[in-house]
Amino acid sequence: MTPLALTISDDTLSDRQKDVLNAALSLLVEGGDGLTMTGVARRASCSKETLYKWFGDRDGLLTATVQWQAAKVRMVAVDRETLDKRTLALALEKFGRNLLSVLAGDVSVALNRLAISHAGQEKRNLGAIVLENGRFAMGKRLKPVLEAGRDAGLLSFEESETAFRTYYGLVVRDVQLRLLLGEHLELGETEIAADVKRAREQFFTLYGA
Amino acid sequence: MTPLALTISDDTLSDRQKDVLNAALSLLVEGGDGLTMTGVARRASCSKETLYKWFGDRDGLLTATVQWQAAKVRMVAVDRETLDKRTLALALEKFGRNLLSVLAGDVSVALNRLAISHAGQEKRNLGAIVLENGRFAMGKRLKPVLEAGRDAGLLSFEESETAFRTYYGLVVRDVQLRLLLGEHLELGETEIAADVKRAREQFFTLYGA
DNA sequence: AGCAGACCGTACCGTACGGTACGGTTCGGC
DNA sequence: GCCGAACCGTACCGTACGGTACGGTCTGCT
Repeated sequence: MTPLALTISDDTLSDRQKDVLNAALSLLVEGGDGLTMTGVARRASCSKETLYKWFGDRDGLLTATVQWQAAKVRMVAVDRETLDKRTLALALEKFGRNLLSVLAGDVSVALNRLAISHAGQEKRNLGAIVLENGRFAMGKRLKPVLEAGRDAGLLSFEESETAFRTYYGLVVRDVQLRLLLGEHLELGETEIAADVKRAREQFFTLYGA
Repeated sequence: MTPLALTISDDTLSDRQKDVLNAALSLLVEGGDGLTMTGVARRASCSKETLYKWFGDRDGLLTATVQWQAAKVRMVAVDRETLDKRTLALALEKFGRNLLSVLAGDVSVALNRLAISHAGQEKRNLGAIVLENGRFAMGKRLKPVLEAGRDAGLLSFEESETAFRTYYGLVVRDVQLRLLLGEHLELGETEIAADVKRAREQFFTLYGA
């Protein structure tokens, strides 16, 4: 078994390997330290030798873990049929609530912390992976909805990228940074729903046709 | 010399100590690793023993460095005399440009990366310091301006906190996260000015009276 | 039964780094 | 000139952790 392919998808991995990556993920969430090769081996009840055979080195394991988690988050498509203002608003709010609840989750915070730490050590790959599967994936997911809204005469903007970034800013604001910096921010269902509703209304004020 | 007081202000430190902290800061900016006690001692041409006498331990040095940098960023007051729509717009844009250029600077990125890394290791203090002197200081700085704008009948909002967070979101959007994750984002004077102008216009659309 | 490969567990190595100890030098006070 | 405090430079210690080696076990194949 060579040290694993360049990209990791669900079926690139054996069940045992998924166990290992889930172990690494759980250790990561429990606190940035603790994620040592010995720790992962113990948690997954496997030998360090196997770890190195499968993942090459520590960075390989980390990369695989991040990709593995990214692969878990599958997008929910939004059908652009029968788009009126109300369904567009619902789609935007659903997207926003999902975005905020993911961002506020333990796993997202831990993963972003790890990737950010590595970005400060000329190991740019983890950050790129997180960006690609986080922020950029979100853009690819929402922009078709925005463009559908424009085609239906409900929204007005030049570039969907700019419109998306505005919506992103209105929804996320300073929340992610504060969470990453360790602030214990209470974000229940109701707060999230209220914040997203406000953001959506503001977005309509700015970009409504 | 006891291991330094709890809070660090400009005159708590001797010039030699400031040299040491600047050395630590430069090492930090040059790459998250490299910031070792030996490295700081060598860069500052001092002995490790002195480092430990002054700052207690590595965390003490890091904390002092972060506080020292925070103390450097002094706020520019905005006079709320003769406030009309144009001067308010100018004040908001000046604030926004400053915010974005600081956030995009090497020092801010490095400091936030450090604090975020530590937040993932139950060392919450660095994150708290960065939050206090970054995000929260910005709020304390801008909210009086917003309230002055409301008093002058130019703006309309319930809570200045919410209004501030909206402006923050409109200005920063995903920029800080992308920088922290290692994306090489070109942010020149002109892009910043244009982004902030757009954000300010959007803010007036949302909160203009 | 015998063999090969995958894997577990553990012991081990090398190194990097936090922290300490100590001799040597500079400098201010007397 | 003498003393002590502060400090530099370097050597040193302990430990944690990445990475390797190796013996033992299980499984599947012939």
